[in-house]
Amino acid sequence: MPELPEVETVLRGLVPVMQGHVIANADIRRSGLRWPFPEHMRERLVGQPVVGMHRRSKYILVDLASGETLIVHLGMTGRMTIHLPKQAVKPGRFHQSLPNLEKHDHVVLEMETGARVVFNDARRFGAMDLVATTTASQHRLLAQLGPEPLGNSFDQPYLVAALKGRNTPIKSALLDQKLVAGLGNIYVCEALWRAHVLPTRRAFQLSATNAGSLVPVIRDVLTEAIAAGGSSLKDYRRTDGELGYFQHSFAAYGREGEPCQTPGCDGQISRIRQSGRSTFFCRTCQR
DNA sequence: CTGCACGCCTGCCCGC
DNA sequence: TGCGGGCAGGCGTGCA
Repeated sequence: MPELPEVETVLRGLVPVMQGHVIANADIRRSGLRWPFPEHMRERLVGQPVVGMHRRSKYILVDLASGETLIVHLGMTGRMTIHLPKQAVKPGRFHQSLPNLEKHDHVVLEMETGARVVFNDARRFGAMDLVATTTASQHRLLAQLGPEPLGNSFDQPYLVAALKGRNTPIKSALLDQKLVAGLGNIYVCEALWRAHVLPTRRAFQLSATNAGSLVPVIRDVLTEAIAAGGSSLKDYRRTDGELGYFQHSFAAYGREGEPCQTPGCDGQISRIRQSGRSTFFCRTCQR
């Protein structure tokens, strides 16, 4: 899926068109995605002012004036695209200015400004749910999430303690959303490469120094990716339909057989499979 | 409890 | 040109 930087980029695109505005209409074009949509989703959305928008891990949270929060997950291929009307639109006349829907456009939110937000998800691994705002953090998808990697509680003492006693490879540990929330396959590969840590190393074997070095490296790679508008591979798009461009900055992910870019390293990027997923790394400088 | 394979879906790319 | 296999940014379930 879009990982944390891509979700953050999508959120930042959605805020100007949704926050402080009323959802005037909702076109729910199928009964669900990975799971069925909540009961009466359309009725619970239409007419609601959006009073706040946030990101938690890879989830987008849309707080409504009703006291409910719309939880959105993009899965692997989910996109949220904004279509702005060519000219000011009178309430109730949205459809006249709307572009045609495309394949896999599953949910369309129409704001009273005339702006449309289209949720497209080819593989339908995405999800939407509605819960009371006060209990949103207890939602089954959110309750077990670990700290935000860009938050203050993700620091060296936390990571050292979290890795202690874990026999799983460090790569798998960092993909565990209970340990730290928001990393996916790409950014874990990049962070381990930057920290010169071997992805197959057992988590408990990392020295405190190594574990500590991972914290700023993870923060840096995520921050740089957000600044670049995320990474676009096959499916991900920003809300304006444009590509992110951090994929051009990958040093390891997708670079099998290419020379390692670590200064002074004469190795090349290898690819292995861990827990069914590709890992890209340098056998020479990652230890 | 931990670690891991599997399944959910569609689309794309590659080799034959 | 067509077809089958493998692959893909996630994550919950169920098993050992």
